[in-house]
Amino acid sequence: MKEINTFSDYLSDTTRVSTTEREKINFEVELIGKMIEAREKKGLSQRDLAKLSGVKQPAIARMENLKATPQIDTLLKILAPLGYTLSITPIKDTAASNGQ
Amino acid sequence: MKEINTFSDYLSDTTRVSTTEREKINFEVELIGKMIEAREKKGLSQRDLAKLSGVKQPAIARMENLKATPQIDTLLKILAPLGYTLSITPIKDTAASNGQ
DNA sequence: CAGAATGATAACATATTAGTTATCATTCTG
DNA sequence: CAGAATGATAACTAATATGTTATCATTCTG
Repeated sequence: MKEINTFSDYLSDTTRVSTTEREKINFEVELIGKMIEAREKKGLSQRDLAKLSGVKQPAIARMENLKATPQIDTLLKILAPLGYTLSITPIKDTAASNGQ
Repeated sequence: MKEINTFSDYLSDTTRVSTTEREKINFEVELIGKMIEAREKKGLSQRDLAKLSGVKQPAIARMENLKATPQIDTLLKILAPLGYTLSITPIKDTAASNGQ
């Protein structure tokens, strides 16, 4: 049985994870990636973003390190000063996902 | 001073609400609208969707009535069987929003 | 009408996020 | 080097979402 320590391990462990779960993970990875990228592109520190968004620095750090799954209002508060928001979109029906 | 009882009142009260806050509200209204519409279009009851998503019926009801702001994982669990997911998108820079 | 299905909600327990405060190691910067 | 800035994290509290179970009024449906 493989040990799961890193987030990379977690992603690799496809046996246990449902497509819904994997979709959630993909979304979070994509989201956090964009979030960090946008923050750094703007030259903002976590503390800067904390002031702009009203979300505290430790909470931002937790999110960036995938230690917490945010609530959507918290997410939107952080995304807004970075120039992003969320949208609801249809799931792309790829060959891989039409099974379950 | 206007009383604020309904969600409609809340939306009308533009004086007190920041653009970030309003964006959050708009998103939630749009989201919940799509969620309800998609559920009904599929002929699913809240209990059906509960079984499909793994989120309990009372939690779905709370969300549909805007009594709770969901966490993103809960949201994705519910959206998935409805054929939707979330995307991160740039904020449209409208004339109304470029002030603050 | 009788019973099933449905949405809403109450009440409480549990889980998780976010706030708060502080600190630490490391990296910038003068 | 000395100090500031930064990201990470610990420890705890407060706030909130979700689970759980049950019930109720209302609407379907036979």
